[in-house]
Amino acid sequence: MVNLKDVAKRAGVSVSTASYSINGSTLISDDTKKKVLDAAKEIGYRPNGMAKNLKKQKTNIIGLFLSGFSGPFFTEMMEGIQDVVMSKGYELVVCASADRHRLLVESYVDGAIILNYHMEDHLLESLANEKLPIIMLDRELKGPYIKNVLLPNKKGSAMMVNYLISKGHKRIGFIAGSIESYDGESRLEGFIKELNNHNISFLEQDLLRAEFTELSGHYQMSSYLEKMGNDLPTAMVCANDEMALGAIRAIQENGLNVPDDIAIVGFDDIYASQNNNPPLTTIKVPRKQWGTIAAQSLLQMLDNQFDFEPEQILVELISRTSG
Amino acid sequence: MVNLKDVAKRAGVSVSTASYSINGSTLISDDTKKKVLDAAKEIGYRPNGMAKNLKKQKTNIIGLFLSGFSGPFFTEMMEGIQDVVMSKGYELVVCASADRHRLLVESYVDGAIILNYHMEDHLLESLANEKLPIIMLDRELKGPYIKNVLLPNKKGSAMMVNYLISKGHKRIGFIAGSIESYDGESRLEGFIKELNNHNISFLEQDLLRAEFTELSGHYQMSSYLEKMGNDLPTAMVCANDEMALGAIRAIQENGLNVPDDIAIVGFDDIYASQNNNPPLTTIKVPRKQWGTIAAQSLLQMLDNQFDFEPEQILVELISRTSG
DNA sequence: TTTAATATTGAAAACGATTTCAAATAGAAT
DNA sequence: ATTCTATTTGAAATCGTTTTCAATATTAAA
Repeated sequence: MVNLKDVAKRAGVSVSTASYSINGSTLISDDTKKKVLDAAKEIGYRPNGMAKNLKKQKTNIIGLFLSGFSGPFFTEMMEGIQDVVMSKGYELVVCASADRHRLLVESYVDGAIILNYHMEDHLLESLANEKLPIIMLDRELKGPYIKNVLLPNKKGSAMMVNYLISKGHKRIGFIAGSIESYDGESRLEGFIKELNNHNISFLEQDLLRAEFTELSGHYQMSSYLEKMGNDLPTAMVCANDEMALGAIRAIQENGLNVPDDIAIVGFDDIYASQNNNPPLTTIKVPRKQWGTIAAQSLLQMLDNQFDFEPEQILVELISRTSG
Repeated sequence: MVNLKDVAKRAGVSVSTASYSINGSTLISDDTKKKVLDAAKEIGYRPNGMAKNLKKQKTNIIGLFLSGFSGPFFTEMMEGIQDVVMSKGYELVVCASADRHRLLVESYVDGAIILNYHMEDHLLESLANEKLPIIMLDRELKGPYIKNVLLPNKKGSAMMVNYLISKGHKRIGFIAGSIESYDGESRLEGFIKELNNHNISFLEQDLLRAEFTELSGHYQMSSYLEKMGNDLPTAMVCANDEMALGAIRAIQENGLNVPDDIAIVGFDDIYASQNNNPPLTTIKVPRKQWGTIAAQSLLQMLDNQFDFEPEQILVELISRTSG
């Protein structure tokens, strides 16, 4: 491997001069600088990031740590993060893991954005205690180096409940996702709470548990229909769009009509929702903005500003024909 | 920052003993090992990856370098890669960039999978020359440390052409994507070639250029319909499903029927295609398998095996109602 | 010329790990 | 007690940079 020493030797200067030249320091005369740069190009020099980071105690890398890559939901968010991170001279790496991740734990990153329910609170807290700035996207966590950028799930659910009640619905079911999901559970929580605000109590029997996928939504709704016979709610709120789409399919397969027999509404506004038949009424989440705000907040911390609250994310009810 | 020296001091041993203990060497007695591990836990030691990698000249990281995070297409492929990479004790980082990427160039990764038309051939070739194993997903590149894991685009197009001709179509148009895309262009190439094999010559006027998105497909098809009036092909092949979906929407908005007036077929078989109205006839690409084969091939090279050909990827024609 | 000021350069010490090689210790055999 | 072997440990070199500090070369002023 060709290193700085080789470049220096070739250019006939010392290692330090070579380093300065390559990093564009003003200390070095243009002549020597050129000599060094030429030498570097000639022998194909490429700096070693590990050595550089070790010395500088800084990587200029931001990590986005996910629990997995699946789902159409996250790519827009990743784009939002990438835009901001890149514009500030950092690099983004996206990693998935089933628990701790080497890149997070072993000082590969200057800051981290977490959307990974596998990762334990105390790991993240102790990292933050060692001054690693962290943005939490999937739960609330406190700490001097931690900021939360969370979706207004409860507010979204409340909006949806109000909307459905204003349309005359009195018995409303809910298709929840897996219980580990912060977003999913707070959507459920907000839903029940707003129902109660209207003096409607939620029937446990009308709570279905799926796993955020179209398939699981379809499956759970099918068994529910079979189990309940004609004893059905007039509307169901789903914790995300995918499950809503699956539920709609199940209902239609049973010869029932959406929204006439059962209204189905979702959460997220993924791309497929508008083209569905019928188009899905849902809560639109500004995914790219979510990423943008997360990245901005992180970079602000990396700039040694800690006394701020991340910008609020606003959701919007999109009324289509499914509910 | 607490480092190995601190651990050693705390445990009352030398740095080397501490290192051995933590890495589970058999050289160290169980007693001392335990002493060191306890000390490490007590003071919250976390190894420094940069130092480790610098010394070992190895990172155990595989990089996946994309041109961007957008599109529903890649997440499955990423899952395939992740599965294999993780099972072999490596980590995966996913990066997007508009040209070279620091993590690729500055020795952060032991191997790279490239799906990024921004990256220049000669950069990749010179990296490979320095013994960095590379898998190319988006073009053909030769070199001792380079393997190509490419989709059988031409074959897929040919299958589609044959299918359409067998259904009686004689004038078939094509909606291409941006000209930089290897997959897109080879799909077009295979399409034209197979037409010629049937002694049908392709009319330049029936070649539309969009940008792989639903929106661009919709737009290009709309202007095309307006421009051509009644002088239309009876079928159109699209270089991917998104554009096909957009095209269908445009056609329907013009009061025409798919497939009766114009048959539309796609390529990829994305999730939305089966639920479209009408469901889209397309070429199904095994995306996850694509990732799996890529990762396996890369790890094989990292295991110092170079004399092999990556497994072939097979595509399949899915006949639905759109064409 | 000599001196002072400034512009360039180089030697060497970090950064935090791994690993080689030699030394120390313990235990067993004589 | 002495020697030998096997086990366990430690000192120091190394990986490729950056950066401090001191030294040298250059220029301008006296």
